[in-house]
Amino acid sequence: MLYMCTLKSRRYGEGASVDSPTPSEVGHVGETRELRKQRTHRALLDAALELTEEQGFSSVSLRQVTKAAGIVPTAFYRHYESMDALGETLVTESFTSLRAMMRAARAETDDYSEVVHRSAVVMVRYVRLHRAHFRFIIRERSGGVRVIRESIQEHLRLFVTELAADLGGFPALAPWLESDRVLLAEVIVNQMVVVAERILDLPGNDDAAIARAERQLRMILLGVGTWRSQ
Amino acid sequence: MLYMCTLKSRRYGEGASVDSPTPSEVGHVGETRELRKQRTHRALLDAALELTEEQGFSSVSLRQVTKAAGIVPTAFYRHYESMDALGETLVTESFTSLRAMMRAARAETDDYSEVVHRSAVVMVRYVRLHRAHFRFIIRERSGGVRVIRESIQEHLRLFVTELAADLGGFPALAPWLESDRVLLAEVIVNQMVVVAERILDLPGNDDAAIARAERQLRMILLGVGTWRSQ
DNA sequence: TGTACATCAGTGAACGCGCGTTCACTGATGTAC
DNA sequence: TGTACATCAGTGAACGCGCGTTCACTGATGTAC
Repeated sequence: MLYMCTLKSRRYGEGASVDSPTPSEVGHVGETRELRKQRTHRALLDAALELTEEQGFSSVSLRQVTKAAGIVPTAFYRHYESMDALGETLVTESFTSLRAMMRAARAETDDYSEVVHRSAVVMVRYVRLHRAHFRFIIRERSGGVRVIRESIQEHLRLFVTELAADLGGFPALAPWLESDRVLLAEVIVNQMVVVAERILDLPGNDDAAIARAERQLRMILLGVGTWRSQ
Repeated sequence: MLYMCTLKSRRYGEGASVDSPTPSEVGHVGETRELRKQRTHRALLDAALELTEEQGFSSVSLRQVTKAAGIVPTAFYRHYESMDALGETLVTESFTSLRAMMRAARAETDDYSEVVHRSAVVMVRYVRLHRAHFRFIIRERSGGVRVIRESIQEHLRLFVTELAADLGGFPALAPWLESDRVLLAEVIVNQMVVVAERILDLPGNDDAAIARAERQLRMILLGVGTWRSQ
């Protein structure tokens, strides 16, 4: 069996297998069926994320993904009904990363001073940690096929609502109209997305990225003290 | 000859020819060769823009474009070397629309008061006027294939630089560091892109779009008076 | 514990299809005389 | 002005290729007895 696997890996496992071994490349004698399935599942998602680096998800083919994941094209259907279904999973998964970031940022913002600096630091850290997820959201938010695009936009809208609620906790923003907090949250989220994109484009150089993100967020927020919801 | 053209239009001219007739559909006896070529050229660009509505430019095929433009696939090469070359033209053309918008906005901003309102009005007008161009920039700015993506990002950077120079003309911003004006210009351009996207997504309802765009821009700019470049 | 059968992730051949690109061509427009 | 030739936008057949999807299969893992 091991012999077969080695043979297989020559033909199908050449793609995305530099960092992490693909399913067929690992000796997994005695491993449960469930575990192996989960690993292939993971390999498919990772392969799709990696292939989305170069161009949009909609022009990544099922065959490319399975090749990079180390399985035969037809085995794809053991895991997903279609590439659209896989894309939907990537959206969900990517927003899990984004929410984790938001939770981390929130955990540090009891103290109002320095909140901007800390948020920027958290952001840079999380974008680096989940590069592929953030890149996927950034890319497909406007560029993708309709179903994925709309799914991301809806997740982002939800995210804006949550942030708006959070903003209500700050003294300066508490007296605002709820609708104005939502508008501000939109500006912030939108700015975050662009900052995330810049972080991905310029690898390394965290300090510069943090400084810029911070300064721009500060510019946006400076007006907050002056704003009066009419 | 007219007979031949009619035949042709049955087979190739079914695609994007609802609004504007495609080359082969028009009786153009006695028309100059140059004029006819220009029209096909235009038809190719329009077809590509229209097809980019549904999904990314990178998954629009040469054959789809030529079919929608009303010519045979192989005739494509009389106009462009490749789809990449056509994409490059679309970038240039789209930014011509964007610059026209900026010029129009600038022409109206001698008076500092109301500058925000007027900018918002101009923006909504131009986005509606050049729907396809703005949609192309929005879609491909992060979602497209590398060469187009980078081309758009570069155009946007240039655009930011110009806006930053413009901002220097406002009394409140004149004493700022140049680098801070660039940061602010980035925030504004980025916000503009998102507003443009929203305008495209919600057809009609101009007043609501203008009001939102205006209010958000006002939030961003309120801080301007307080900011001191250190 | 050992055996017989069920499950099911992954295989590989095969399919029809749309793709980009080549090539020799057609025939209306353009030009030189 | 009329004729003969050049140009060149558009044609259509043909190609090899990668695509998504079907199907019957294999053989290790899981389970019932």
